[in-house]
Amino acid sequence: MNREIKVPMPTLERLGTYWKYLNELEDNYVETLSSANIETGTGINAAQFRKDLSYFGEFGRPGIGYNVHDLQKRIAHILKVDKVQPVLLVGAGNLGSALIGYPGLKRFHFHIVGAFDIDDKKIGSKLWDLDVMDVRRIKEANEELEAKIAILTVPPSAAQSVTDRLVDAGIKVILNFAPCALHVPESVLVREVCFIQELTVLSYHLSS
Amino acid sequence: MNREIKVPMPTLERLGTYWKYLNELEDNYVETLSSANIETGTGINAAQFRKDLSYFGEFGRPGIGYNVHDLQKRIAHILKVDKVQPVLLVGAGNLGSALIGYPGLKRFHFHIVGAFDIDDKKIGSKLWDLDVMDVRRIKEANEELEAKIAILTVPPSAAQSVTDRLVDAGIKVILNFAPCALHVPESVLVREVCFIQELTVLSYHLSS
DNA sequence: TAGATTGTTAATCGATTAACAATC
DNA sequence: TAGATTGTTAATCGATTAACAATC
Repeated sequence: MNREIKVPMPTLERLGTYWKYLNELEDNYVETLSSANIETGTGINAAQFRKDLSYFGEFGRPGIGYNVHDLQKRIAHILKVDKVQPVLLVGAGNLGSALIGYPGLKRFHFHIVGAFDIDDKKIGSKLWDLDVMDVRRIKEANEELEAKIAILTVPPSAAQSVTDRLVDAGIKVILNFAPCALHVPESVLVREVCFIQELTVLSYHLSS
Repeated sequence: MNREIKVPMPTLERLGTYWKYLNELEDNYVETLSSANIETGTGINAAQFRKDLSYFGEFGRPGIGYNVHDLQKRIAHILKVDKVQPVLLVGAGNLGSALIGYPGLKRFHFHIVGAFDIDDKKIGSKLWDLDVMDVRRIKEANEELEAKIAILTVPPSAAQSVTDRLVDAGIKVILNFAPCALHVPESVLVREVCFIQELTVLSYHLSS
């Protein structure tokens, strides 16, 4: 393991793919796999897989391969998903509601522990098993919840002011579904999810 | 313009960013911009922007810059979003419902014109202004709707069989929200949206 | 004309893949 | 031992950025 060299972003993204695939194999009682199996199962080049792992140490045995369970656990540890990760969700609209109900999140250790909105009509209501709280109380609430991850599903007009609150409440990384750029301190990381952009790339590839 | 050379995927993704930004500028009555303005507004390097455009021809005037409206129109044309793009949505659950209600889609010319589900309880019901139809009738329905783009928001267990139907119905590109790989003919393009993967990348960056 | 900014070439940078000695 | 497969180095490939002649 070499903590000096920073890990390329594509490697981190593939790590998630490997991890999901390993979980699947574990569910099917597969015990061992080789980098060639990874290539067949995920489409990612075998050498790429070995190179990706090499940023973090040694994981396999020459001539044998990798133990599925051990590898899954070690990748989970690298990605910090070996324990439950508490997540705040801001914006209790349709998309926010859909995300809270999305079963994949819990399965992969992301637990939404607090839901927030600015709309008085929504504050106090239930969203699945969560009480929707007032955005103005994010900081207060997060003193107890101690989440470092937030998901943002508010309209763009509200996004920046909510972001400022999240940063103030100790949130370190944000998954942003609002179609707008967010200003955050250097220490905070934002990833954008943009449906429009995905659709335009697809649309480009239409032949006519 | 050189149609021989294939356009890099990162260029296509950035084209979407430029387009959204140009729409915003147009809304604010900005008439002209330079590649340096693009860098300030989107964070994308000015040389990168010019290089990206160069795959498709000449767009600006040396010493002057680009006309916002013209550039917006020409990029829209390249991305095939200069006219309304009809889109099918399969999976009338929470996420599907949220996407239909998402105002950004219509604003950027993606109109969801048909919603489908396999659940008898949902078929025939209204989702916003759309009637939920039977997945078994996708082909029939699309003879009229003539969509080439589909959004998939079904559980992973149903994803492949629905995909086969979509391909059969003439769909050419699919935005897949189901957490599983889809098998499609070479001529069909799929893009995956995976929340889990986004969250694991973020989670990795948490310091402790 | 002088200043600004393009489109494009060349240089740099980084990521992917192939090859292979080491090892089980 | 012979066969399989790793971890890592070196080669390849492709994308980003800098530089600049052309042009308004």
